[in-house]
Parts: sequence; structure tokens; C-alpha cells
Amino acid sequence: MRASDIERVKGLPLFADVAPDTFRVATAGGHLQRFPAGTMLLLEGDPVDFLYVLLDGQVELHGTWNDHEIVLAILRPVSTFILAAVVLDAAALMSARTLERCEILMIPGDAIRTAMRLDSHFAMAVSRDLAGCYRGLVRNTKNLKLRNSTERLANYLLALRAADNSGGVVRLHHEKRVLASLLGMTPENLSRSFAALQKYGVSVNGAVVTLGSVAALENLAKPDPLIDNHAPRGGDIVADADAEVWLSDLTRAKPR
Amino acid sequence: MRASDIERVKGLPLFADVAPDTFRVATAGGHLQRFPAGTMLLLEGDPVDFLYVLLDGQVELHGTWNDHEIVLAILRPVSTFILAAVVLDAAALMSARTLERCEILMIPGDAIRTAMRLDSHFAMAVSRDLAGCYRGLVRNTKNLKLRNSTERLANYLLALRAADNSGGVVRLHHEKRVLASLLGMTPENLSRSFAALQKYGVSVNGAVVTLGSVAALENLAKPDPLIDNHAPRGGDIVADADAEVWLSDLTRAKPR
DNA sequence: CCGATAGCTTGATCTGCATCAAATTGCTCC
DNA sequence: GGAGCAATTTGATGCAGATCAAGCTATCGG
Repeated sequence: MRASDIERVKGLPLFADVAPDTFRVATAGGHLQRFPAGTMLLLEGDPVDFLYVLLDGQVELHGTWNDHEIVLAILRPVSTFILAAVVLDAAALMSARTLERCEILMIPGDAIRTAMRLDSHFAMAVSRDLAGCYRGLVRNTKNLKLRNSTERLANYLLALRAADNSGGVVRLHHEKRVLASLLGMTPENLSRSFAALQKYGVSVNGAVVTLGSVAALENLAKPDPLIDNHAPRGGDIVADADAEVWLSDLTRAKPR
Repeated sequence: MRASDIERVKGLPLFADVAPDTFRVATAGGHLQRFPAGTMLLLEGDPVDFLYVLLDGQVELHGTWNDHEIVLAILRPVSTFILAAVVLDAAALMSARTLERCEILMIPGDAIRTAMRLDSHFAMAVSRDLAGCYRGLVRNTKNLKLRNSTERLANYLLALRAADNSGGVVRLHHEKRVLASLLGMTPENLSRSFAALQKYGVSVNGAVVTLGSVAALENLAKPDPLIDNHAPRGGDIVADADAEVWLSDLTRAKPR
């Protein structure tokens, strides 16, 4: 593992303020692996032996039932995944599959749990990370239950814009098929939702989406700081909430 | 606070194996309060100053957007809520309202965070609790995205049965209006879904639901241990997963 | 006992989204 | 460059679930 990779791992919220000794214990036995695109890293129901740290590439987390498969999250570097299963030493509830060629650090779950036991500060960092993941899922559930599919797409585009702080042109990070499932719709309806957003100044060209009128789009999308982690907050209370991890990876787009 | 209440708090997974000193620090400044039915305990967006421990009654957690309100979870005693916000010292993402007269222990968030800093075992217990909540939400998301409303109802009934281990008669714990929103549907469609389940031996009389043929119902519901925490597991691996907290309160129905 | 109210059910209708079926675009690999 | 394949878009249709509008039932206070 390159020194620069170690620095990137240390940059994660999970390891950011951790004492060197603890970091050594926590990452003991970790090894870097490369996987081609389309590799199943983990099947739901499998016991989870490692904490995964994605250093390069994209990973999709999905769930299956009754022959249907839905995308639950897409991860981009640098981020960890299946921390909750590691903490509980439990079976995975989601499957993980590489969407591209990936570089992944695999850390034995035992090492993580040992480090937690030895260093309450690290255990607190794990708690904060999990609390952030939890809140990301709460936001996600509200998004799913309160908004229709076009509204979800509109908010997704605004979130992308906020993450990239690009003017009015954003790039989609994933295939539309995958994005559709992440947003809880079919690919056909994602197409139609994009078409419906033309009225609000949105035009699509492959992965490049131009937001002609952010104001009009916001008027439809009604972004809300209690659902969309990027949305402007009323006061300046709760700066800490930025520590949250937005499951759908947008904040991971660039180092924080 | 009665001694019996303290015992009940100690019975929570969060406090179960905690040293007496730590328990004292963690619950310092906690005070018991009684609230009438229909009281707003917390409004989404509010800063969260306390960890809430529900000792008696029922509490609903809900979210709002654009004049719509949806139920995210219903809590029954004994359980804690908004731990994630306490850990991050952040604003609440959900509102909390009493559904009945309630008895609630309110513990200052500072005390919890201090206890975590002092005792890595307690910090680990917090991590485990949060990991369980997180996994509950993952299950919930899979339930929402993979199943239709009748399937969700069918699985809910089977989960109730498993929690009460009642033969074939279960009691609904909540008003149907509330249950409908929890399951992601309208009250009208909950009625129709109950009607649709008649074919599978389900009959309803007020809050009392009779499952005439569990086999037929399971055939429709296809319960899955990776979505429904009560469902039978294949092997006997991962006994630890039982430590999970199923957000929608079913496992809380009786002391564990 | 009776009227009032809230919760629930039933029916009719409408909408959003899924599904099925092509047609089209874009990409990869010879 | 072009064949071949996958991804996306577009169109037609059907169904699940929302909405709107009555009716019904149960509970409660008088």
C-alpha cells in the first residue's frame, strides 16, 4: 500500500482524529486488493469478515428479494462500507458489487472491534460514523416516502450541483440504469422524468446535464435541509451535522 | 424514578453490560417526565438536547415535507430514541409525538457523550445500538422498494405473530391510520389490502386479526431473514444479529 | 338512549409508475 | 468504418395505489 493511500484512509472521518497507536491496531492485517468491474465482493447473507475501504473505483450496494434487485447506495472513493455489520459481527444485509475496476483496502473486522475496545475515542468515531449513516438512511426514507419520482430526480440533480459546486452543468456519475434504481424508479421512467424536467430548464446530453434555471428547478424540487444534506440551512446552528455521511455518496465526490 | 424503572433502563441493550460507574455518568441529570397523548416532544429541525427513553406509552416518529406527513417509526417501551442525533449533537431529522399518555426518561446528551468518552465499552454499546438501528432502516428500505403494499402488510402481520408468538391471532398495536402510513400506504388502501388478504385466510375484527392459514400467508409474503428480522434463518450462524434493533418496534413488544 | 364525532370501510375515478415492445443511440471490438 | 451489442429513449397499454366522496360503525358525553 502506498503512503499516499494511507494518508487517504487517515483522511476518512472514521480515522481522522485517531491516535497513531489506535490506527495501527485498527488497520492491522488490512490488505489492499484490486477487483475488476462487475465483481461480487459480498453477497447478502454472507458473514462479514472485513471492513471495506474503497480507495478507487465505484461500488454498488444492492438488495434482492423475490428475483428483484434494487440499488441501495453507490459508493465512491474514499469511503468505507458495511461498518454496521462489522460492529455487530453479523451477516450482510446488502450485496456489494464493483461497477468499475476497484482498489479496496480490506481490514479484518476483529481489528476494528479490538481498536474500539482499546480506545474510546475511536469507538466514538465509529459511533459518529454510524450515526451519520443512519441519518443518511432516514433522509433517504423521507425522500422515498414523501416525494414522487420526478421530484426525487430534481433534488438529486440539485444535490449533484451542490457537491460539485458546478455552475449549471453537472455530470452524472453512474449509468442511468443504475441511477434509476437508486432513485427508486425504472430506467424508462427516469428518461421520462428527465423529459418532464425540460419545462424547468433541464437538458440532458449523455451524462452531461445542464440546469438552465436553478431557480425553476428548486421551485419544483423544494429541497429541504432535513432531507437533502446539501440544502441551505436556516440558521447557522448545527455545523456539526456536516459530519454526516450522505449514503448516496454525493458528499464523497471530493475530499472533505 | 422508581427502582423498577431503573432496572428497566438497565435492561436496554444500550445499558445492559455497562459498569455501574458509567451508568451513573451516562444517566446523570436524567429526569422522568409524563406527557399526555398527542404531545409534540420534538420538532424536526430542533436541536436535540436529550436522549429519550420511553418507559411507558407509545411514541410516533414522523417526517414532513411540502405539507405531507409520514410515519417513520413507532416506539413502544422500553426503547430509546434519537440516539444518532445525540451522538452527533445535531438537529433532529424526525419529529416525535406521543400517541398515548407517556412516561419518558430524558437524559442530557452531554452525559451520554461524556460516558462514551470515559468508557470504551459504553461507546461500543452505543455503536452496536446505532448499527442495529441502521440495519433496521436498511431492512425497511428494502421492504419499501422491493415489495408492494399488500406484501408489506402480509409480512407485517407475520412479524407481529412472531413477536407475540401468538398462535394465529394477533392484535394490532396502533390505529390503522397510523399503521397505514408506517407501511407506506393510505388508510383506504390498508383496508383494501386487508380485504385482499382474505383469500389467504386473514380476517379482521377491529384491532384483532386472525391468521387462518399461516402457510398460505407466508406463501404470499415470502418473509426473508435479510428483510424481516423475525424470519427463520437458514443456518444458525450469526446468532448475534438478534441484537439488532428492528426500528418498527416489534421486537420491543416484550422484554428480551 | 341519542346525537356527535372520529375512525374505518367501500365505491368510483384518476394518476403515476411499471411493463411490454420497438426504435434509436452510442460504444466496443474487430 | 461497420457489425454487434448494450444502453437509452419513445410509444402503447395496464395496474397499483392515490384521491375524492359517501356510507358505516364505534365510542363518548350528554
